[in-house]
Amino acid sequence: MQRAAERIANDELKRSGLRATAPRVAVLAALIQQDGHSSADDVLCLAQERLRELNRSTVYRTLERLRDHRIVSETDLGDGVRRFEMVAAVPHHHLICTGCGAMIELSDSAVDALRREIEAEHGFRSDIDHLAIFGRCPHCR
Amino acid sequence: MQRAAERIANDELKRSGLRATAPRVAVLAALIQQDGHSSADDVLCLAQERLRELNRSTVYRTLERLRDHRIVSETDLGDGVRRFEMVAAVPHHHLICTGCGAMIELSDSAVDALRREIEAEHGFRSDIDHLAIFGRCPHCR
DNA sequence: CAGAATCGTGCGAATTTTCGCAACTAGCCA
DNA sequence: TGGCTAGTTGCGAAAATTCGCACGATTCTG
Repeated sequence: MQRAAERIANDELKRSGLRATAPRVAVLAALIQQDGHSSADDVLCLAQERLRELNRSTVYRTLERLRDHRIVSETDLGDGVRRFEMVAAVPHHHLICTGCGAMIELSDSAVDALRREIEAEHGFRSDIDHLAIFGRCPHCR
Repeated sequence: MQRAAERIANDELKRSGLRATAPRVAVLAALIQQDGHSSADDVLCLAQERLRELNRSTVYRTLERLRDHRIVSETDLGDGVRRFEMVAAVPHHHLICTGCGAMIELSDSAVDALRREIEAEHGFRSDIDHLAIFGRCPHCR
């Protein structure tokens, strides 16, 4: 399993034209294994099982790089910690209620209209992979 | 001028049903005076000119509270620091190019369609005051 | 292949942000 | 008035994130 994650990580890195260094493979493989909303610390801990001397700064730098290459998405879910995860095959977003904390999943189709309008109007290609939208759910209003 | 900012801050707080304590007035008045994208530290420094003993934690807590009440908006512009500003009468958003760093202003109308669709589909009222959307400008693609 | 330039990393320090706690305040109600 | 309650704050510490630096590895160039 771990080997598989490593191989996928390796391929993914090369496909994006990034060097597949040991730290990067470890970080990305960890992200693949956890496949949820992982904190930087989650990633560090799991990745360190592969690579003991892996440094925290490197994890942050790698996550940033992976985000720039749209391999992972970064989202602030409102607790004091940023979350990272693989960009899903089918992108999705979250509506987060500031009243009760409920998280509602939002399909990408609504967001895609925005994406297209921005492209049409400004020629700007937006990387909206994983939006967290705060507000009030019907129950809390 | 400063007095005016304080009076506005005071009114704004009361209008939102918040206690108009000295720290809050100082923070909000600072935000009003600076009226741009202010970092927490900018706010702290300016607000401390009114209130010497103002604490950093209080600034963060107050900004969070003001954000929850939609008096200010919080935006991550991609440098390592979060920015705060008064919610504009006419909300606006930014397209930020990850290639060259260019910031293009995006009117709220495009975003409003999304807001409305979310409301229609999920009954969820979104607080999208000041979005920062990353991507590639036409020039950098 | 040598040398130069670039990239990636670990390390430690600095900065930014959050948290827990104890003291203080304001409003409320009897 | 007097005390109950919830809200607010300063303080210091902890946690999360960024940064600068020096070293080693990789790529580039001629």
